[in-house]
Amino acid sequence: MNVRFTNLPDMLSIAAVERDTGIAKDTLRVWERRYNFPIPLRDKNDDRVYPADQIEKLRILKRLLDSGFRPGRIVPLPIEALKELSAISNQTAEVGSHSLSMISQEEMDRYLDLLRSHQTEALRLALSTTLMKIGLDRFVIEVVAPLIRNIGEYWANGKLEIHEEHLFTEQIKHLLRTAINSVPRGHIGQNEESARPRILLTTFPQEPHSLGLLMAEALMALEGCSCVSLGTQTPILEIAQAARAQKADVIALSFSSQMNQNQVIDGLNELKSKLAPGLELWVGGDNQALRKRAPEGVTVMTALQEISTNVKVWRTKRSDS
Amino acid sequence: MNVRFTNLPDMLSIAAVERDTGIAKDTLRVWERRYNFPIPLRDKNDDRVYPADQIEKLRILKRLLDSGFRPGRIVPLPIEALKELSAISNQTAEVGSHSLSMISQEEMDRYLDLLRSHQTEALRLALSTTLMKIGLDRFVIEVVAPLIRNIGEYWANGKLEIHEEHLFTEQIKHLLRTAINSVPRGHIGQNEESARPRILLTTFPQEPHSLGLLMAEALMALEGCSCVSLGTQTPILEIAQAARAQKADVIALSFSSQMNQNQVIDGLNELKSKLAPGLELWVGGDNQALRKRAPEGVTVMTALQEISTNVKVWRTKRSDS
DNA sequence: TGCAAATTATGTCTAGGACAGTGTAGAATC
DNA sequence: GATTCTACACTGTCCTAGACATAATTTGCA
Repeated sequence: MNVRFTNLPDMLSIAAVERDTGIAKDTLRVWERRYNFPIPLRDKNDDRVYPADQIEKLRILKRLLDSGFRPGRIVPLPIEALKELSAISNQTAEVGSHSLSMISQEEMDRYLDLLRSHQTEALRLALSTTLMKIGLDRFVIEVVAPLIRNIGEYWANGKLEIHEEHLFTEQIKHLLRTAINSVPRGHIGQNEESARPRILLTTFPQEPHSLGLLMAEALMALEGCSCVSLGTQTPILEIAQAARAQKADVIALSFSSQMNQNQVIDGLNELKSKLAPGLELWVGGDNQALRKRAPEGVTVMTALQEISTNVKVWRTKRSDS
Repeated sequence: MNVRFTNLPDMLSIAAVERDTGIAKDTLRVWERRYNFPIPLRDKNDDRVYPADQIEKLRILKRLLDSGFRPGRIVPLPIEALKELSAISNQTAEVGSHSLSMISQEEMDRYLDLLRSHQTEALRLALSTTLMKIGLDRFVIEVVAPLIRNIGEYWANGKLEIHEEHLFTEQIKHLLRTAINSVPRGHIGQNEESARPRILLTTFPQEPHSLGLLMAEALMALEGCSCVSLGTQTPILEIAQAARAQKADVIALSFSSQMNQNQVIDGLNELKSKLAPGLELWVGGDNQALRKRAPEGVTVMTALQEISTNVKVWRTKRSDS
C-alpha cells in the first residue's frame, strides 16, 4: 500500500514498469542480477525506481523479445543498436509477405499522416472509402494487416505515439464491426447446415487485443460461417464450456506477439485437453510461440488468407463423412 | 519455463490462480502464511497447486473484497458463509438505487432466461426493442446498469456462467456502439463551441472493461459533447499526451470494481500531476476506491445520472468566464 | 459524543537461491 | 557435407522469509 507513484517526472516503481512494459517484476530483478540492466535508482525505502531512459530501453527490448530475440544477446546492447535491430528485423519481415498485391507505401503514409495530424474524421473517411472500393476481404488482408504490422515500427522510431496508435486501432475496429454487421448472415433463409462451421471466437485471459479477432471474424463471416464472439479475455475453462453450450464446430483464438509465449502453449494444451474430439481449434496471430512450438491437434494459421482455405477444408471433410 | 499446466483436472498453479482470480501471487503466499488459507497442495517440484474448491472460495473472496470487505474478516470464513454474505451485500446495494424507476425483476429475468437458453438473436432483439421504446439515456441508466450489476450476483449463485456473461456483454456493447453511432454529432452544422466539452474517454492499463466507457460515451453523446474514445488500457503518460493532442476539455475514466484500488489512486495522482490546469478529470465506475479516498481535483461520479449534470455545470462555468 | 493517538491489518517490496525446460554448439554418425 | 545426439548455457518463474509504509480500526481522553 505504498504510494508507488514517485512524484519525480518519468520515474517509475517496479510495479509501474511491469504494467507499462509487460516485463514481470521477477524478470526485471533477475535481469539486474544477470545482465546488469536495468540498474534502477533506489528511493528512501530502498525500493527500485526506474528512470525514463531505462524504461524506454526496456520497451524496445520487449518488442525485440516478442519478435524472437533472446535476452542474453540483446539486453547488454546500447539503445541505439536496439533501435537499429528493430528497424532491420521489421524490414526482413516485410519482404516475406510482399509477394501479393499490397497497400503501397504512399497510401500507408497518407493514412499515417492523417493520424498524426489528428484528423480523425478524415482518416475514418479515407479508410472507409478504401474499404468500399476493394471489398472487406482485401481491405482486411491488404490494408489493415500491413498497417498494423507497421505501426509498431513507426512507434519504435518515434514517428507515432502510443495514444495515436490507440486512436487508429479504435477507428479500424469501428469500421470492421460495421462492415461485419452488414455481411448477410449465412443461415437466414437457408438451412442451418449451410452456415456451418459454427465458429466461437475469443482470446485467452492475458490477451486484450481484439483487432485480430475482428479481422478473423470479418473473413469468416464472408465465407458464410456462423460466428459467435465472446470478446477478449475469456477464462480457458469457460471457453471450453461456451463451445459446448454454443454447439460450436470450431474455436478460433488470436494471439498477439505481446502475449507470453509459455502462457500461449500451456493454455492451448490445457484447453485442448478439455475439448470434445471433433471440435477444432484454430489459432492465429503474430505470436512467435505459434511458429516455434505449437501443440499438435491445433490448426495454426500464419496468414489471414489461410482462413478461407481452412473453412473450405472443413466443409469438404464434413460433406465427405 | 516450467509447464505449469498440471494435467490434473481443475488443479491450477499459482500463476494460473493469479490470472483467474486477479489475486497477486505475493498476496496468495502471504494469506497462506497469515490466515492459513488457501493451503495449496504441492507438486513434485514443491510448487503450489491449488485445488478447485479453494479456487472457488478465492473467487468469491475476491468479489467480496472488491465490494469493500476486508480480508482478515472474511478469509477465515467457510465458503457457505461467504456465499450468504455475497447475497446480502448485493441486496442492500439494490435498495439504495431503487428510488427511481427501474427495470422490473420480471423483465430482468426475461433477458437472463434468453441468455441462459442461448437464444442470442432473440436476446438482441428484445434489448434492441426496449432501447427503441424508452430511448438511449433511460436504456443505459435503467436497464443496462442494473442488469450488469445483477449479473455478478447471478454468477455467484451459480445461475450464470462466465461465458454467458461474456456473450451478454458483447451483445450490449454492440447495441450501445450502434446507438452511439446514430446520435448526431453536435458540431456538424453548428459552431465548434457548441460541441464542447470535448471529452477523451479511456481506461487505465489494468482496466480492460469497456462497457462502463461505452455507457458514459452514450450519455455524453446525447448531451451533445464531442467524444473521442481511445478504447481501454491506455498507459497513463499517453492519456496525458492524448489529451493535449486532442485538445480535450475533459478526460473521462472508468474503473470497474475488480481493479486494484491502490493502482486506481496512485494512477489518478500520477495522471493528475501530468495534466494542464483547467483540464478536468471525470471518473466513474463501481470501484470502491472512488468512494473511499478519491484524490482531490478529480470529479467522482457515483451514478450515471451525474454525467448530464456535470456536462451542464461545465458549460455554465465556461460561459460565465 | 467527538477527536487524536496508538495499534492492527494488509499488500507489496526486498534478497538470494533453486530448478525445469528450451535453445545452442560441438561431437559423432550417416 | 548434412543430420542427429549430447552436454552445457540460458532464462523465466517459483521458492522462503523478512521488512515496512499506509489504511483501517480501536483505544484513550476531553
